[in-house]
This record gives sequence, C-alpha cells and structure tokens, in this order.
Amino acid sequence: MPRADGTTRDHLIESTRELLWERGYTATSPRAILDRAGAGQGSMYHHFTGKEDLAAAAMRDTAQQLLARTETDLAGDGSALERLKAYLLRQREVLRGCPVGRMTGDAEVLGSAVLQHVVAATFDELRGRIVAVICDGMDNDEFDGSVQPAELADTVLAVVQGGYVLARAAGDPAPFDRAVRGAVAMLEHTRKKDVR
Amino acid sequence: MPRADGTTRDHLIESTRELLWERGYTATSPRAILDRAGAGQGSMYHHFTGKEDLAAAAMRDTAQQLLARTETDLAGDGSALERLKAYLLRQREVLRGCPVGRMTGDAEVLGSAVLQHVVAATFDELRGRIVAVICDGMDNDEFDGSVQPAELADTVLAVVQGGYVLARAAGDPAPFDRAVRGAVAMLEHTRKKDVR
DNA sequence: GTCTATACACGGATAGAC
DNA sequence: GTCTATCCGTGTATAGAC
Repeated sequence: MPRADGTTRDHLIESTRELLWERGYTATSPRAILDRAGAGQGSMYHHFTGKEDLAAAAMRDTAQQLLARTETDLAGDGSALERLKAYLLRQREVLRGCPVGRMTGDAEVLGSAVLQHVVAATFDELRGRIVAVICDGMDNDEFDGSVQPAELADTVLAVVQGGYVLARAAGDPAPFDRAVRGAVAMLEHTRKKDVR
Repeated sequence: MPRADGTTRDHLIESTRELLWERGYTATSPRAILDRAGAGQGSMYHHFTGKEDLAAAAMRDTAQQLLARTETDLAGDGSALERLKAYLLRQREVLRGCPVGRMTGDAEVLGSAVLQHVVAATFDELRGRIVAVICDGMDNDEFDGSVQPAELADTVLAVVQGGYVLARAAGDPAPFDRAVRGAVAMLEHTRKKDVR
C-alpha cells in the first residue's frame, strides 16, 4: 500500500509552477515539466489526468502562496493607508510578472473552465481583502467620503497588474516603481481633509 | 514588373493582426494566418522571412493605430484632467485586452529582439504623450504641486493595462470599469486646492 | 508571386512492460 | 507507480512546379 507522501507528485507540481511562471501555460510542455521534475511520462499520467489537471493543481498552489503573502501586507495593525502602501510598495520580482495575472494573457487558460476559475477566484479573494481594508479606513474617517471602496480596490489591483505589464514591455522594473509610487501619491490625496 | 499594390501582403498582415490579438504570438501558427488570409505558404515566405518578420509588421501596424486613437483622446483642447479622463474612460473592447500590452505575457515575444522592441517603443510613445499632458496641466496649475508627472503617467497607463488583466481574469469588463473610475476619482483629488 | 508537396521536430496522450 | 515505446496531429520551414 502506497505511503501518502506524494514526493514525485510534489516535484511535478513544483516544476509546473516554475514553468508556468516562466513561460505560461501554452508554452509549457509536459516534456519540459517531466525533464525538470526528473520524472517519466507515466508518473504524470498516473497522478494527474493530463497537462490541464496538473496545471490546475500548480496554479492553486501558486494562488495560495500569493494570497498568503498579500495577507501579510494587508493585515498589519497600521492605518488602512499604511497597509495599502505596504501592498503597493512591497518588493516584487517585477520582470517575472505576476504568476497569476500573467495567465490572463494565455487564451488557452481562459478557454479552460478549471484554469480560468482559479485565476478568477484568486483575484476575487484579493479584491475582497483590499475592499475590506479600504472600508476599515472609511470607518476610521481616513479617506474622503467620496471614495468608493469597490472602485479604489480595483484601481489598486490594476496599478500592480499594469505595472508588471509596463515593466515587462520595457524590460525594466522602473515603470512598475513609478506606477506604484504615483498611486501612493494619489492615495495620500484622498485622505480626509482636516476640518477644524 | 509587379505593381506595388501589395494586396496579398496586406491580407497577410491583417490576418496576423487579428490572430495576434485573439491568441497571442506563440499560439498563432503560420498555417492559421494563411488560412484566414486565403493564401498559400509561398506567399508568406515570399513577402516575409518567416513568422517573426510577419508578426513584427503586423504589430507595427497595430501600434500605429493604437497610438493614433490615443492621440485623439489626449489632443483635445480641454483641461489636462479632462483629457486624461477621456483616455481613461474611452470605450474599449475590454475582454479582448490591449493588443500591444497582451504581448508582454508571451515569453517568445519578449525573447525576440524585434518584437520586444515594437512593444517597448509603443509604450514609450504612449508614456511620452501622457507625460506631456500632465506637464501641460502642471503649467496651468491644474494639479497639486506635489504631483510627479513621470510617476502619474505610468500610474495612468498601469491602471488601463491592469484593468484589462482584471477584466480578462474575471471574464467580465466590470473590474476594468471600476479601476478606471477609481483612478479618475483619485485624479480629481490631486487638483490644486483653491487658495482664497 | 503563388501554389503544393515535403521534411522534420515537437506537442499531448496512450500502451504496455517492469 | 514509474518507465519506455509509440502514435498522431501540428508547427515552422524549404523545395520546386506553375
């Protein structure tokens, strides 16, 4: 009876995670995954139904880690503005792009019900967390009353995702850094004016 | 002697433009291009050196059209803020994504010197135009003196590019619309305060 | 200029031995 | 469970006829 350690399975997932990030889904072949994991074809088709199934498992793992890291930025006990700044200004491997966001450039991913769902669900989670932080700030009168949490949350998410796009287009992290700093500056302007 | 009408060549470029937008570079095969253009293999290899060369021509065309449309939004005679709003709020085929920005998701594009250059150059042009508009606004005291044009320009670009990512991830244009509206709201907050 | 035929490697999946 | 052998389709490019 097999021990449920799943080492080979884990290696497959790990290799897939790396390759998906580096090359995307369509451009990642089972062959490449197997080579990197040091496994044969049989292992893959034993543990998973095929490429799509393996990719889904890998993406769920990646999403989990990404959400955990975001949670760290957003869960501090500072003001809402400080927590949003922490999220925006966090160190990132800019030129590699967002391991989840980049999947949206791959038509095959969006055409796969499972894969598309993982991507959509990840951003839904992210959005929910950011909305919550902004609402916190509203409750504490940190922001101007005109601020719409749902809109601002997507703006924040978009600046990060778009920053990756600009940086990769330029082959230089600078556009990302400018974009998030510009966003932080605008956020400061949405603070509640002192009424005295 | 051949007339320089280039009809077949143009059909090839047009088909490539469509397919690059729909599927990206890697996932677009010469075969698919030929089928759509109603041409044979020979035509393609007569007019272009190969897939990369044809894609470069197609991307240059696409970039040109995109820059022209942006110019329309940004060149109005309204205030800088109004022109930025026009750019941000312009009607877009959100779920198709940005025909240029989406290329950054394709590792093969970024790995090709020619292709990567077209993408980089397009965003450089775009950025330059937006910076100019913001500087206009600064000259007219529209914005708070703390505004950094280079940062704000990339923030604006990033919101649009990131909006596409979020919308495609969700399979719904709503996140894009929220992101740009949130950005517009923040832009309003950066206006120069009346000193009276 | 454009076509068809051909070449060769790689993609993804299956079969069956161990 | 994992391996290798095999299959068939497709991707990209070349050859050579018309």
